[in-house]
Amino acid sequence: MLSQKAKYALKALLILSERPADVPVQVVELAEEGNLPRKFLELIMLELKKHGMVHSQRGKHGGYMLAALPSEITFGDVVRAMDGPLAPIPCASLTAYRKCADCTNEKTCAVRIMMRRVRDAASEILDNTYLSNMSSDGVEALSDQLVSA
Amino acid sequence: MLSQKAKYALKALLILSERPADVPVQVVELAEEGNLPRKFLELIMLELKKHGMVHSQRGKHGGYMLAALPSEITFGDVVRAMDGPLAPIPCASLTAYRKCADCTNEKTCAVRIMMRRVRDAASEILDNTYLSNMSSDGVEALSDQLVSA
DNA sequence: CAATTCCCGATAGGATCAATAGACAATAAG
DNA sequence: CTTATTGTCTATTGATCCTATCGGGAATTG
Repeated sequence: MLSQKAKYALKALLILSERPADVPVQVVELAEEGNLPRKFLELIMLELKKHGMVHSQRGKHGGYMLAALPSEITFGDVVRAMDGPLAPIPCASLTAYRKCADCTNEKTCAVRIMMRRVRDAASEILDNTYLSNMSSDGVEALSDQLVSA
Repeated sequence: MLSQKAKYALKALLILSERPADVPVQVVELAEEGNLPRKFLELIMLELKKHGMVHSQRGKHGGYMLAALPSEITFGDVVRAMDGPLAPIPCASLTAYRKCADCTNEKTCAVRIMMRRVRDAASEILDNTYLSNMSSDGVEALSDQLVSA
């Protein structure tokens, strides 16, 4: 499941992607344009900042700016930052592997093998799509995307 | 995330897949062989029965049996029965679509488009792999599987 | 009838999630 | 320098779900 947090984060970052890179956008503005709960979004932006994905400026005319180009930030980056590993089960995760308590022979565990495949498929999609691929300009070129994917 | 429930269900069903189809297997036996919590597994087997995936027999020498051939039950069936839709977000689900409260224009929502792709990829994997593909016999033929997948 | 085994309801602790409130800190503008 | 603005941070809340267990009831076999 994708959390609300991750969904809101993605929406906010996509909004930022369509703005000039050097003009800070306030949380209130992000919340209104994205139809997102303001206070909750504050937390989220803060967390994105801690992950180095956005910069912030305080005081009047302050706000948030992307810390990298929209063509450098993937959906996978954002989802992992907010929700943790893509793998449906820890024993199938690359970035946060953890053994199942109940597992006896991991090498042949069908569940793990299958969930690893699911993880790989999700990664293939999310780690190869950048914010720039999906901003309103980008979405127009979507039919091309779908063919190549 | 795959719940413990779904994981246990899959493990139990895989055990049943390797037994003669007409001999009931008791919950205790499934729990021991699979290293699963017995009481919890009782609930799970019951739920699997309600979903028509297993039959049960009461009384002495009772237990559970698969309601279909291992070559007829997919991982997707089991995961959906236990955890609900595969889609990471309801608005991207085929089987249990629900609109996001905050969404304004669904057609162009990047989050939805991406999550739909993830859903499709997971479905492609889980709905095309059967219990029989992953029972201990099946796992030997795995390298073939991987090539074709 | 007695033993066995599934069936079922209740429940409990814990974790996580979604969201808000309210005070504090930095910055810009006048 | 003062004031308004806006990000920063901590705490807290309610809700929901997850995992798991307990204990007894109902069916079936021998």
